[in-house]
Amino acid sequence: MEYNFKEIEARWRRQWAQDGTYRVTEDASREKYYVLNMFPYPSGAGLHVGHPLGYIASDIYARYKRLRGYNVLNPMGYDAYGLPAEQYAIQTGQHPAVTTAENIARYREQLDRIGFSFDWSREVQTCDPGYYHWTQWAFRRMFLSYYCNKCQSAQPIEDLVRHFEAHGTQGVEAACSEELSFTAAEWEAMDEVRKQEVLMNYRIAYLGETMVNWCPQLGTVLANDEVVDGVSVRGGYPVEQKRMKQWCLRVSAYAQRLLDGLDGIDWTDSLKETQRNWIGRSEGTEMEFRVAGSEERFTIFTTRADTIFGVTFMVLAPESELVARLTTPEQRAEVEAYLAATKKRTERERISDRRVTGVFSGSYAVNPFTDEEIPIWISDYVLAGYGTGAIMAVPAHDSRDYAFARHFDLPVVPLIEGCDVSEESFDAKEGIVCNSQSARFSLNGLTVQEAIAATKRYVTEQGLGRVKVNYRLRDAIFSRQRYWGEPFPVYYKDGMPQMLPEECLPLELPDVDKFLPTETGEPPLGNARQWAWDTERRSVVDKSLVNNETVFPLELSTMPGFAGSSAYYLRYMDPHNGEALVGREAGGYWRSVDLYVGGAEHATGHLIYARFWNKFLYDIGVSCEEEPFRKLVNQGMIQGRSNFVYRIKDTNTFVSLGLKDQYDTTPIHVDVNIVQNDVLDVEAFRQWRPEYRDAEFVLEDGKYVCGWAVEKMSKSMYNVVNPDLIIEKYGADTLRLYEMFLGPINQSKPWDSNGVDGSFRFLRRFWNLFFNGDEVAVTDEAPTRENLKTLHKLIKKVTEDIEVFSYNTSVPAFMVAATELAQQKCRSRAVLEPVLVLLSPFAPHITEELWHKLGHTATICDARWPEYDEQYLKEDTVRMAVSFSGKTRYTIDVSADATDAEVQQLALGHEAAARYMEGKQVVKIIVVPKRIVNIVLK
RNA sequence: GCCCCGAUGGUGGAAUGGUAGACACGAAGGACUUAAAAUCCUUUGGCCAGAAAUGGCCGUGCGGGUUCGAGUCCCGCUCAGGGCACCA
Repeated sequence: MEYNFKEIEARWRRQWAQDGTYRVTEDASREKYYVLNMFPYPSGAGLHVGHPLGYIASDIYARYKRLRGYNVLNPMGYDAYGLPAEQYAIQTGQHPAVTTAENIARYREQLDRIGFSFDWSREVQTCDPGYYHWTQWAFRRMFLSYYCNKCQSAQPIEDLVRHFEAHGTQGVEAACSEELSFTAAEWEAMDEVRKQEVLMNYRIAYLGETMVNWCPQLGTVLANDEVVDGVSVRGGYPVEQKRMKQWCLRVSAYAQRLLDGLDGIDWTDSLKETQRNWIGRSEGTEMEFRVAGSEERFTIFTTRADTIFGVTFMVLAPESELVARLTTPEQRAEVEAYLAATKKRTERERISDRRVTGVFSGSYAVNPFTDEEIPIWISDYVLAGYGTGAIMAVPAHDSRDYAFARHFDLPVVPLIEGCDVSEESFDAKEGIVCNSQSARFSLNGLTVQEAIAATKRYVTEQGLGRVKVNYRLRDAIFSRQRYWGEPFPVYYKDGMPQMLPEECLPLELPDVDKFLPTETGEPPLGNARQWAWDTERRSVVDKSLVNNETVFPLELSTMPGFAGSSAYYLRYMDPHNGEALVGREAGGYWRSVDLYVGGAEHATGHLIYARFWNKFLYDIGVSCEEEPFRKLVNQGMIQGRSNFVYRIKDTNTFVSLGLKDQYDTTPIHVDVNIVQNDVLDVEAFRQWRPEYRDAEFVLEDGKYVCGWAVEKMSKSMYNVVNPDLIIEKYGADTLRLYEMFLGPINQSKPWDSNGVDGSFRFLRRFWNLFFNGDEVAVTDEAPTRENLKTLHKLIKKVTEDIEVFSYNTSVPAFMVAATELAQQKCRSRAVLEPVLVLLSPFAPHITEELWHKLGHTATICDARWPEYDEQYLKEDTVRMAVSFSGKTRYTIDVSADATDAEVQQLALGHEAAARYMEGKQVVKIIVVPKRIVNIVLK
């Protein structure tokens, strides 16, 4: 019988949808398993073959777990807010909601064709008010919370207010933007606006004036992870530093917990490492320096407190407020000129052009260990946002300080015995300290590590400073001056932001006709004339107000892309709940994601924000687990495999790959869809573009052979492969199998359509195992031992592979087994049925069809995963090496069930042979584990 | 500069410390066919010997080491990929 994949796949697609086969509900009697894919942003281009890779891998795992008896949650949805839809709207005037809906419909169609076991009844879209209700809700709660460093958790802001009322800042240990100090009486004396300003310093979601990445072309600010090499990730537009008032999330408060949490989760080392780098914990010392001849003092941060005796100058960041305080009148003009010059340089210029620049402030600091006076400089190599914005410079042991010292001819004092600093600094934290002695304190003779510890102790004891941990992780900037995103649930009263009451949520995104930011720099939401501020909502707010006529302005920015993707995994657990983000029961059952599959490019974006967001929700009792994603698998990128034709210069003649070196040619990208096995379809090429209509070809062996290269899959390189075409030609099961077969799931690898036939041929061979002509030829006859051996080998291999996601080696195992069973002419139901179940996660349509042909009425997804039996897996013999005098001399085959004693007996029998070969006497025979006979001669 | 990961045929890639190269692609040869496509079969790491069956030697980026035995473990290089980067 013919393997008619089109008919089979269409039938089962319909049937599964009709029966709701993949719907799941909470079921306390069964163990849960939560499989999640990073949900896609539905772009206009549709899916290419790279997108489903991770989905197929997770679908296989989900189906496997289900066959193992787990209650599996495997949802899907769309990350629907974002810049591309909006950029498209600006260009074409099409409303982003319209294009997004169109794109989603197309994605859904493509996804449906691949045969995923998604429970679509739980679909979420981040742009749906029913969904972003809870994004706004979480933001609101962050605004109403502060982070308590003592209990390491988010707490209600009212608790902090009560503390201020009773004790002022005395005893407050809260994460904040800047350290404040006031008494209870001072707090009471503040007016309402001032109090709000103070609280803003502590809120987890706060309005802060900070240096931001401003992208003029996109008309919005961007988060650090959205900027690479000084340009925007989306679009590649230049980004500059600008001081702006923006909504921020106090992610930095969670830095230590984000770091600690990594130890308990099953992610790849490289991804954890990336997050550790991004969090950038560094343990060091804060030291206070006096300014000579003045009352001024300032604090620096260093990880090399041991180098205090080598400090030859101090440096302040240009943006530091210390600059104004420490600049002497004589130096004022020069310093101001320098500040003006640095301000003009963009981030990008600073990165690409690392000139040493700086200016002397005129002041001197006093070294607290030696009382020596050292000049204070200002330079842009010191960052305002890290540490205290001021450093002590030790040119002998820091390459940046070294470069600065050499440029401005400042002294270099080496502190490590035997180090040479004539050409470069000695940065390594190793060696024996020297030159480090004053009347009060000495580090000479210690190792660097000992010296760091000793200095820390001394600094703390003498009150010169304190041990301090710094993090590189910055607070996330949370406003975007764009239209297509979640509105903030915020209105302004007396210039201070207020949260809308909970019952006013969701605050819906209004319709506007212009998506561009307005000329005055106002966000596009300014274009919405009577935005959502309906009477019903206003009346809730107004109750507490004297004047009911007041119309409060609403926040006009929208939230960034990561807002909607930060808690979607929780919403899937209970997507239709109108009362809560996730209900107690559903949340308590599904708890957290057991397996998360997605790209590693989200390491410093989504995966940090989602962990932060979840930890906050955990603190306020919404999420049941502190870490949202227990295990994470990164699927590698699928790269494109581009094809080239070679045009002879200044002609319309194209020469085949093998002959191109005889001519002067230019390689030109050619659409991979008109090339098969690197052979060009010349007619299709002539049709492809008008300028090639009259193309001539120089062939080899009657064929035009194209060159190839692995590149990013992109439209401009004509190497995009659409899964629809593969499905059309071979079916979804072949696509699934081939994508898994392509290589290890976590590795980047090029897509190569050439091999798809191989997977298709396997499925057809597999199909034929079940038929004799048009008759189903499966019998109840007892399987032979050989059949069972093939079966159990397969069960073991596939089970183990699935557990570690080595699907690429499972596929060959199926191919080998199918070949063996065909050779054995196996027709036994007892063998073929388990094989069907094993294959069903990989190729759900064909196996479902055969399962029903074998007389089952229930779906194959409800079958049971077979267990293997060791007795069929034993090899008959084991090869043993007989070695003596340090060399393996020969091997013997021993029955596999021989005991170690029997093996030893056998080994004794080799004594004579050994003696003969060596002409010496055997003194010892050792049987080592692994069944190696080791005869030692003397 | 720092951190992480990797290097195996013409290609993608297999190998709990135990017969390296599974499986697939590609290639070559053959069968079927008027022909083509499709399908099926055989060969396919290199070198050497042999008429053949077959046998021998060399082979997992480079150099050492551990081990009876190393693609796998350890040390040192080389190269490629990814992350972070004036973070004091």
